[in-house]
Amino acid sequence: MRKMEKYNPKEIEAKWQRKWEQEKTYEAKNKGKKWYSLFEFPYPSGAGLHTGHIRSNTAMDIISRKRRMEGYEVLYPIGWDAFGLPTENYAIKTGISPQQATEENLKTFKRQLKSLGFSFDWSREVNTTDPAYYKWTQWIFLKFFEHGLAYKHKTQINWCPSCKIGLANEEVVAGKCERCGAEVVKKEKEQWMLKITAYADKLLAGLDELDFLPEIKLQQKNWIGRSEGAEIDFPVKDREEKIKVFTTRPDTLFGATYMVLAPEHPLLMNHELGIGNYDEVQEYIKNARGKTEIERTSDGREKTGVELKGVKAINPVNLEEIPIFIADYVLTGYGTGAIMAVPAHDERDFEFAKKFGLEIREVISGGKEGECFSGEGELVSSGEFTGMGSRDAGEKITKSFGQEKVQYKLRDWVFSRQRYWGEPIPLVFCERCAERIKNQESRIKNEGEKQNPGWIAVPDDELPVELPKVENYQPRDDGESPLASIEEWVNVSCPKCKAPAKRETDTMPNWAGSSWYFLRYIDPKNDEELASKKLMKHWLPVDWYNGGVEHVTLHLLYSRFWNQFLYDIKVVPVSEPYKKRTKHGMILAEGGVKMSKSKGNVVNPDPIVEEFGADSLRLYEMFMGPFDQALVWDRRGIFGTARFLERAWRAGSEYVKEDESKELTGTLHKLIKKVGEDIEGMNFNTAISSMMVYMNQCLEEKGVAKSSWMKFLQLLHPFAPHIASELYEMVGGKDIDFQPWPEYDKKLLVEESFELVVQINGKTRGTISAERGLDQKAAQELVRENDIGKKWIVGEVKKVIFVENRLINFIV
RNA sequence: GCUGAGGUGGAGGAAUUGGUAGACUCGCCAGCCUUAGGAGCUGGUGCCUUUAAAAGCGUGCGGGUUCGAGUCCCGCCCUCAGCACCA
Repeated sequence: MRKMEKYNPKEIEAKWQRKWEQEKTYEAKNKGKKWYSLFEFPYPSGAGLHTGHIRSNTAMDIISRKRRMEGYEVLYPIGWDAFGLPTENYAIKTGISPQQATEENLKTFKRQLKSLGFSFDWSREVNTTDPAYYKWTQWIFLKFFEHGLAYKHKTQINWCPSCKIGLANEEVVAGKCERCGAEVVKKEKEQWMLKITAYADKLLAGLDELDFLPEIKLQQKNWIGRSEGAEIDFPVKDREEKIKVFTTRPDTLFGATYMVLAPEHPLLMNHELGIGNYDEVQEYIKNARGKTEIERTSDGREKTGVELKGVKAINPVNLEEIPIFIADYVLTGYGTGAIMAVPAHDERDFEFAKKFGLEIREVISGGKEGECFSGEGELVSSGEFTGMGSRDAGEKITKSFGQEKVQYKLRDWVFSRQRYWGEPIPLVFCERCAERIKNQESRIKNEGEKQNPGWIAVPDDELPVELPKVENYQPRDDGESPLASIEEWVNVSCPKCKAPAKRETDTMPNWAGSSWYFLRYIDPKNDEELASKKLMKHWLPVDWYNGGVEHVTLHLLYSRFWNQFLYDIKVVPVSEPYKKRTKHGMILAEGGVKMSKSKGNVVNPDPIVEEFGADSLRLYEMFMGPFDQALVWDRRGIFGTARFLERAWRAGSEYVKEDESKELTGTLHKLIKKVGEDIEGMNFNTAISSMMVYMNQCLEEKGVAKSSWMKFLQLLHPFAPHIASELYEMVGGKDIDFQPWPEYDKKLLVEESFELVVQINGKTRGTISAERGLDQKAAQELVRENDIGKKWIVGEVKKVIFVENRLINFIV
């Protein structure tokens, strides 16, 4: 054994990282018993890596390293989700190209990640902004198009009239442009949409068999928001028009005493309708446009609305005339953009009706006087349906006055961005083909070309449509992407008929590249397919995917959607991409606020690695608290894990002997069980605290047997791989990365004695040391002989509660 | 507002799932050591009364079930995350 000097993380971490790189220790071979670990690949921002990034990486590194020790061939890849707004905004500000900025950011991220000793397979690195990658993002989009799942649709975007740019919701702060402070307006824009709603049921059903955390499943389920109900037409009095509503409670139709339209409802554009207070209505519509959906639906504020004067609707069930309102708490995006209001049985309608003095008519019994009752019950004052139950009546009323309808909260995905830094949408618009397609619709095979006349797919062999270099990243005055100004790029000849045509100048959202990256890791250099079928069959599905809570709805749903679609068109072999999904909590800056470059509170791991080493940092990241919870960064916390490793170093240098105490062996076997189970349950914090307990005991006893010590190092290795490798080598071990994961001996887990808790009337009065397996009679005697019993058992014992190997409770 | 998660010492948190609340770590206090450092070692540290022994109180608030509740039930309050063009 070598006589050791002080623990020097800098030296040993460099040594092992060099070795792993040279020996390609973690490159995944495409054979054997596979395991695929995945975490959400980072966006390489200009601020560099922060301590929050490392959490997910470390957790999945621990799992990946454990799996290798369990004999799996592990794929643990890394890549970059590099398209996005911040880089583009940086380009607009500085003139530095997004390509160049990304390259520089990547360099920093790579150096930082490498310094932490993650067992990534660096040979499979992917980058969403690499044309060789986004060629396939474009290819997948064209498949959606070809199958009729991409369509043009008019939507509203946030528009800053001063910057002349479309804004993301995030860039709109309190209705104003984040950068210049100007009032943001809504602007109509034709955009590409992806029909994710066509997959709503599949996305819902797919969840059943997946091992996702229950709250993640629930979030996805609620986001999809399937509800069954009815569509019912309300005629407008003395006119042809009808107002269609969706309701989940057709049983309350008799209680509908007014209607409410969303401010965007198409009926309101009809000048012939005879709205008496047209100007007032228009004013209200204008105001509503300035508000976000969250503002509009917040219950905190007073309900607002305007009655349409001179227009009435007819309740089809009793032919009563009822007033029509517009109010911004009704949204266009959900249902039909109009509701029948049943104030007696809907909270929000109730509030609105009280404010406007509208009739509140009870039609379901069970409510209290003067309150709204939204439960189900027996119908009252409902004509022939009176006396029926809600369910039964709902079905019958639907049959007579409407039709059944399934409604989702989920909306189609707006897929266009008027920005430069994204994948170009690989379509061209050809006037001549537009005419041609309208005339011979039946003969067009490509559904996208049929549904969107004039839009022609760029042929596969011309992919990728590369982002051209531009001089100026400033958007144009008309709101189009800077790409629209590059005439030689925009003007092409139609791939179908060779007539002059124009490229689509919108780009894809950042979500596009991240919706399928896990497929590309499998076969990152393939030029013929997005990945080889054989390799996908080998590696899919991803066995364990961890990511942030904030991605549990959008990204996770989008990528499941893409994968399900690719499965349906027989490109990928499994319908669900992720077998298991967990989440990590965010790390907050000191003071409990989000880390952000603008606040200047981003904690950079570099100086921490420099001073304490990667192993101490990794341990602290995992030790801080429960993995799925948001935690506040505390720089002093690192002292604790650094001291722990120093103690381990001392134990390894001084106390490794031939023998050890029976107690220490027992602690080790409990530790093996605990660490193994805690890793699987992502309870990394308690795994580490148990290792600390073990280490404290080793130091107290000043002696640990070599065989035990080596097992301990194997347990430590996934968490702190550098020091574990070094200490393992110090005692003559080799290849700790691939040693079998230690097993525990059940017999060594149970101790011979335990502390019997003595309670009197449920209050703990003391403990008595006793042998395991002690029965109630013996325990009772033991207590009576003991001082505790003598002191506290006074009077008659009415009852004794006994829990084996734990406690005895006397009721006196 | 809707959806999801949470609330335990000075701080981060632990608690075999209904059985000794506060493991482990930070911090703090006292002592030792020292070539004075944010190193190491020993002991202490929930609150309150107390020299001590001992007792009482204690897991956001109010109620309930139970021999026994941080854990289960009912009602309330507060914090964080997401809300569809941030990633």
